[in-house]
Amino acid sequence: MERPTLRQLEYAVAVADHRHFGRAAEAANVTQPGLSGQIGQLERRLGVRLFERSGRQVALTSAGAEIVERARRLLRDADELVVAASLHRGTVRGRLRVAAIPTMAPYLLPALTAVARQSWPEARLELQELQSEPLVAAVAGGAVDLGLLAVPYDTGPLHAERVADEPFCLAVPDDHRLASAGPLPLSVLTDLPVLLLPDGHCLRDHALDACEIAGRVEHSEVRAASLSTLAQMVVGGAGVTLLPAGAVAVEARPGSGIAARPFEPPAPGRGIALAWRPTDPRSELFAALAAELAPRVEALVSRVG
Amino acid sequence: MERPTLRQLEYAVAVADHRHFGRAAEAANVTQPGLSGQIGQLERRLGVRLFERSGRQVALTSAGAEIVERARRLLRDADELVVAASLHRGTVRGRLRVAAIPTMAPYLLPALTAVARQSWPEARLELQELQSEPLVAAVAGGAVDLGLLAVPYDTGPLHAERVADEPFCLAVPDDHRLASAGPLPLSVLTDLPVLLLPDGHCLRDHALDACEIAGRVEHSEVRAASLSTLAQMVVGGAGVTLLPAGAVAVEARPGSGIAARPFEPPAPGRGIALAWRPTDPRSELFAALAAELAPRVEALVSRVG
DNA sequence: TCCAACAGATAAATATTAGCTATCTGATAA
DNA sequence: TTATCAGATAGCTAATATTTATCTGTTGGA
Repeated sequence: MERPTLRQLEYAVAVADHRHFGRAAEAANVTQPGLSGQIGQLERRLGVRLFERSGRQVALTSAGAEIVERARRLLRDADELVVAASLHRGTVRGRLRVAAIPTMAPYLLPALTAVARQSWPEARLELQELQSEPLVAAVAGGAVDLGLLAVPYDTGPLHAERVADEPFCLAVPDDHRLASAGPLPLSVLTDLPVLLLPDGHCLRDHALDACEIAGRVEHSEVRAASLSTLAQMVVGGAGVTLLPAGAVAVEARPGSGIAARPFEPPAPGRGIALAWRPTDPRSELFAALAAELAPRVEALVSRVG
Repeated sequence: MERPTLRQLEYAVAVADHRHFGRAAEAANVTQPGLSGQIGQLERRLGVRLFERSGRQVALTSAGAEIVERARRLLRDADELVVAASLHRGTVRGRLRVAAIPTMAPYLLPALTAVARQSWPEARLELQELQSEPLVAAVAGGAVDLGLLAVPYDTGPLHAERVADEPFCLAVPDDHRLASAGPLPLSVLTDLPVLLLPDGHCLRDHALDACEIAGRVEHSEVRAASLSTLAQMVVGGAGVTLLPAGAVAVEARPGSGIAARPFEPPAPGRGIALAWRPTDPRSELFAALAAELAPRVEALVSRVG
């Protein structure tokens, strides 16, 4: 036996309410024949006459009374289901402004956008690169919704959700004596010319931390605007540098002229975090995004060595 | 916001059960793309992802868990509705409003309720007494489903099924000269004081017909509200009256002080009929009830003399 | 690392079903 | 009677579900 459709039950309830097919149809936004047809089919499916049509009057049969009552409950429950779903719904729709620091954007944003697009197909992502300080300011100020940045970093009032740990690798030219060495002790930095990004990049600070731990205070600063440029300088023999693991797959890809070697534990590194305003009503959804993002980023940054 | 269809919910439940679109589709008797499409549309309508498809595994999201649970209930209730309807098929269930005219109610309703209870154990009978005119109006207007009344009577648009013929008897005091006479000619009425029910009772009209045939035009009207009261007045010597055969067993029972004598053929009388709206979908069931009722009523009204 | 298989998504075509317009029938009231 | 109202029916169109064929992405094993 076929089940009736919710549409048919809806029409039956409308007829019961109006005791009039025409007005019921109007209320249900269909034409009278359309409604009559569905009612007829419903009665045929159930094998019971629900309404007694006697010329000018429409009356419920006793079967109709029971069925309509059940139909009301069914429709009410169906509507409740829709509401329940809407409460689960990450209603991230329309513009979603995302910023990432330059040393992450090219390598990690694709993963973020992939996850966001899947979770929130109705969202329209707008991406940009910002260094940590302006990024935090932009998110805090409401110019950007989501920030992807490196921690530790003072995010002020923002909530920062750590997504993954990203170790640094030593990037050396292909033909360097360390190019095929095993995991390196941090102390190798002591007598290597370490190239750094200019001021403003947090990666510079994190790298400096590592160098200082290694007992080194001198370094070469380059006006390289990006990791990519920095990598080119390493290829050119200007020195070595520290590459975050996420960048390795791209910058030290086969044929790039770069070899990336991991450090021995405890390896230097940074945390990858997603940051947003804690007052943003979509906080829970963003947290869910971070959770969904974690394994994919983890996969990206652990595929090293 | 559109409501999901029961079909879609059914598919969602199948996927939740099988954790596998292909097998769920097979179980639901559709192809996998058909099911996938409906699930996709459901998720789009609800704005929530119900299942997490990750390569080889299908998992419920937390929204999915709640929605599927609600869907199960909805489907169960829908099936219950279908069963409820099927129980109404071929039987009468729920409220069944029955009315009988006052001169039949006490004597014939017991037989009717007995038959109805046996044929339709799920029916909840509601009984009332109405004189012919309001009874016909009530049935026609849908306030009452079945009417028990005397014919000939204009039942308007109603269908009236004759159940039995009920002769009238002459009710006299125990000690009356006719108390033990054989079948009487109608002409005995000519010089007897005939007591009648007040206006509105059809029995009054039928009795008057008989009297007129007997050539009598005078009569005494009493403000007796019922046959029972009328019988008491006969006992008290106020006159005689015509009792329908069905009432005899009760009103002229041994020790009542009343003797009921049959008339010679052609005896005066009335027809007993069951009436209902021809548009009532239970018409055939009502007709079956009438057929079943006939022999039992026949037995009641022929046990005279 | 490549391949085979598996699983779900997508595309295009088809079948089904709902809905619309126009019209009919049957009942009621003037 | 006739006019009017109410629901049913017929024929057509539009929307939607379903199917077959194919694609894409994942995963486990040689």
